[in-house]
Formats: sequence, C-alpha cells, structure tokens
Amino acid sequence: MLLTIDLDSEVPIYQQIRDRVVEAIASGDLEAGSALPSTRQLGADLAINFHTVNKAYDLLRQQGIIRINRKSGAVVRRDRRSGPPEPGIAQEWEERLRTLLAEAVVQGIRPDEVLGRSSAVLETFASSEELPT
Amino acid sequence: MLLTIDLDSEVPIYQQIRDRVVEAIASGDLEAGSALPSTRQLGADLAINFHTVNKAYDLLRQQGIIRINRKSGAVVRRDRRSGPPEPGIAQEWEERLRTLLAEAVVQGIRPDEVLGRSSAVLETFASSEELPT
Amino acid sequence: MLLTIDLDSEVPIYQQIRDRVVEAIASGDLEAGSALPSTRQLGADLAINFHTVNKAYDLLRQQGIIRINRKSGAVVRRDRRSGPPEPGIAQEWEERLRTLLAEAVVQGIRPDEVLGRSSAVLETFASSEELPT
Amino acid sequence: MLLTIDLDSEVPIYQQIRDRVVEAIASGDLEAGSALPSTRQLGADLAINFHTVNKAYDLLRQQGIIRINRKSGAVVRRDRRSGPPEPGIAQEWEERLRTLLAEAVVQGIRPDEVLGRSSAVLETFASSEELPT
DNA sequence: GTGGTCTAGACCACG
DNA sequence: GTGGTCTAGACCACA
Repeated sequence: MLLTIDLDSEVPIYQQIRDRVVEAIASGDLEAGSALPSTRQLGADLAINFHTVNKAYDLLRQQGIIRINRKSGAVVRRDRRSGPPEPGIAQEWEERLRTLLAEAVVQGIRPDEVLGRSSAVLETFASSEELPT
Repeated sequence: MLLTIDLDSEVPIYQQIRDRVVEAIASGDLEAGSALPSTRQLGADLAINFHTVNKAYDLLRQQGIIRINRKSGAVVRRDRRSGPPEPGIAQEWEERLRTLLAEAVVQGIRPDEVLGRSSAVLETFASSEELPT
Repeated sequence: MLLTIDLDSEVPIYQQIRDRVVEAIASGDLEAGSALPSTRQLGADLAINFHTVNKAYDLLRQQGIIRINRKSGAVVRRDRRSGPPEPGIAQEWEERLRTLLAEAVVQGIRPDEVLGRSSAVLETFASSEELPT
Repeated sequence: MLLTIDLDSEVPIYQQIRDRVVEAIASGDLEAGSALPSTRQLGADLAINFHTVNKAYDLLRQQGIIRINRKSGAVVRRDRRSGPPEPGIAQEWEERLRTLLAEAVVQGIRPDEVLGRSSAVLETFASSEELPT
C-alpha cells in the first residue's frame, strides 16, 4: 500500500492523499519520474471514489508537483532536488510554520524540543538522499 | 485591533481567529488570566457575525486554551508557562509538523533554512518572555 | 441572462462559462467587486448541474480572476484596470496568439483584416471604459 | 525536426501537431504542394503512436488544409495565397479572437501591446513570402 | 442560503 | 486503459 488515509479525519480525503504524496516525495519513497497509481486503481485500493483521487492529483498538478499524462498517468515532477522554491511559496509557508510553532509553544512543547523534533524529521527525509545515488 | 483576519482566505474565519489567539499567547501578547474581547465586541471589530467568534472561542475552550465564564467572559487559561503538553497532543502535533516539513523539502527550501526560520520564529515568541512582570 | 453557453460545443461547458465571464469583465459588464450569481443559481439558469458551474468558478479563482467567499459568493477580483500582467502570463498568451493568427493566415484572412478586427474588438472592450467613470 | 510537441501539455497531441503544421504553413515553411512526412515516419520521430499522427492529419484534411492520397501521402493543399476564407470560417475564428483578446485585457496586457505583438507575429509570417521560389 | 466534499455512474477523448 | 467531463444527490461546514 503506497499510502494510508483516515476516513474519519476532519481533513478532506483528497487533502490527505495530497499530503501523503508530498511526504513520500520528501522521504524519497517517490522521486522525480516515479509513476503514481492510476486514479481508479488508487481509489479501489483505498476504497474511495476515484473522483476523490482525481481531485487530489489535480491539486498536485496545479502545484507543479506532478504531471499528468493521458498515456502514462500521473508522474512525479518535482522532488527535493528540483531546486530552490518559487518566490512567494517560502513566505506563505513561513506563515503556516508560525501558526504551527505557536501551537506548540502554547501546548507546552519546549522550543528546544520543537527544534529537535524538526531536525529528526528532516533527517528522515535527508537520510534516504544517499541511497539512490 | 487585537487581530486581523482575511475574509477571502480559504481558511475558515473561526479558524483564523483561533490561530491568531494562539499566536498572541505564544508571543506573550496574551498570557494566562488575560481577558479576550467579548464575542459581540470582536465580531463588531472584525465586521463578522458574533456567532463565528463564538465558534472560535468554543474551539479554544475545547482545546483547553481558554475558559469561558458567563460573567467574566473568555479568559486565557493556558500559556507557554503552563507546563508540559498532554500526551496525545504532542503526537498529533508532530504529524502536522511532518507534513509541513515535507512540504518545505519538496518546495525546495533547504533543511538548514527550515531550522533557521523555525529558530527565528521561536525567538520572537521567547524574547517577550522576560518583559511581562 | 448574464451569459449564454452552447451545450453542443466541443468546448467544455465549464470552460465556456469561464470564457464568458472573462469576456464580460473585458467588456466592462463586470468589474472588480461585481458579484457573480451563486453556483446553484447560475446552474439553474443555464439548465446545467451546479457542479459544472462550481468547476468554472474554481478555475477562475485559481487564475486570480475572482475570489470566492462563503458568505457573499463569487466576486470579481481582477479587471482591466488591475495593472500589468504577471510574468509568464504574457508569454503563454502570445503562444496562443501565434497559433490563432497562423490559423487566420492559412484560412485566407488578410493580415490587415486581422489587425482591423482585433482593433475593433479591443475598442468594444475599451469603449465602456469611459462609462463607469 | 519539422515540429516539436509537448507530451505533458494539456493540449492533445493531435491538436498540437495540427497547430504546428498550420503555423508552418503560415510562416511559409510549408506551402501548397509540400509533402508532409508519412504518419509512421512522423510518429517515429516524435516517439508517439502513428494513430495519433493519423488523427491530426485527418483533422487537417477535414478542414481543407491538406489532402491525403494513398500514393503520395499527405500534401499541403491550402496556404496563405489560396484566396479568401469560407464564410463560416471567419466568423467562428473571430469568436475565438474575441475570447483571446478578452483574456489579454483582463490579464492586464495593454491594447496597444496586443496589436503590436499581433503585427510582429503577422510579419514573421509575411516576411518569408518573398523567399520561396 | 452559500460553497465544499464525497459518492456514483455514464459517456467521451486520448493514445 | 487512462484521465476528463457532466450529471446527480446527499451531507456537511460556514456565516
């Protein structure tokens, strides 16, 4: 199973799919050129409607993360080696970071622990960087 | 104006209010015991329905961040000095962290820059720690 | 009726809606701030499913032409006074222009006539520019 | 290479082939009597299925732009010296022009720049008129 | 009452 | 066999 979703989550399913794909790319499980399952296939695997998968893929396409080809289906287009971020992206991202970090502080997670966990997560992403070489 | 919201954002207004309050607590602008504006007051200030403010406050109450009295209104209950997080919270938070960091990696933001920005944001929260009382 | 569509056209209905809205903005029938009909309303008027209208509006939103607000519905965001094009847009547009002009040449429409018709169309867009002032 | 296509474009491949052939005729690279590559040849060159090329050629034939013989293959039939357009064609073309110009206006491209670019493109088509023969 | 989400099924376009 | 389009109906989130 490429990815798992939570049907009971308040996060829309298509958003969960999108997030899981992004995480798979970040962790190196998917890299530029990797093919994603067809919408109907993934829909069947996850026991959801293929239209929902379609929406997730369409979102990824709009964000330049995958490309969709009638013949070969969805293919990863951008991975962590694809170069620096487009302008505006980083800024919008930092706003979300700020909200998430504020959340941590208020919930009592210590700043050093926040940074420690962040480092750990980033290393799980980076650790697979040596493998494909 | 205590906080600003974007009526055109895809983020629900009540969620924006909640996030801004959390950020205000994290940055020390609000601390345990501080009173929040009344729902009607804030609704008028933001030119939105006070039911929407109500929903935001209720969400904050459910998450243990504020408490609501019929008399004294909404009061901040938890701030960054309130001790360690509850067990489930930290775990759920880290999942969101993972998604956000994956996003950064895929968009091409370098890991060291991610940590740098995180540190910077955390310092804006911590710096005001000495100031109050 | 704000706009008309052709159900038999090979152009997707949602694309037609999008194009008609863009034309209405260009001709001044709609300007920044104008409200569009609700998706269900327009769907009923055009005798099509509201999901199709939804897709058209979503496309317009992605392209920054309208904004969508849960309360007030879809509102025009960008009109001909909204300033210069974003980089990349003009280039992509010129490619489409090149294809369209090639078509005209091959079909035997004379270059001077092409320019004449273009000017005429542009004037119908510009002519309403004095009115709202 | 006579023409290039983008496999990832949202524009169907057969449409891209058609458009490129039309542009080649407009620019004088192809003129009435010129032979097009065989469908299998072009399919091999572009690394696509020859059925797709077939579809593009068939479309061009339906539009009176090329003729297809079993013996001599596809031959250009109409170029910019072939006389005035058929009545319905010009009208349908102008509708597409109107949509494209509206797009430019809304995106903020100034009318004079639209006409300037149009003139420039038309000149690249006309300039080669003296060259052949 | 507004848009958003999900499901579902049919048909078409493309390669 | 792939994705794209359209329709349709139900339910929910939001204001």
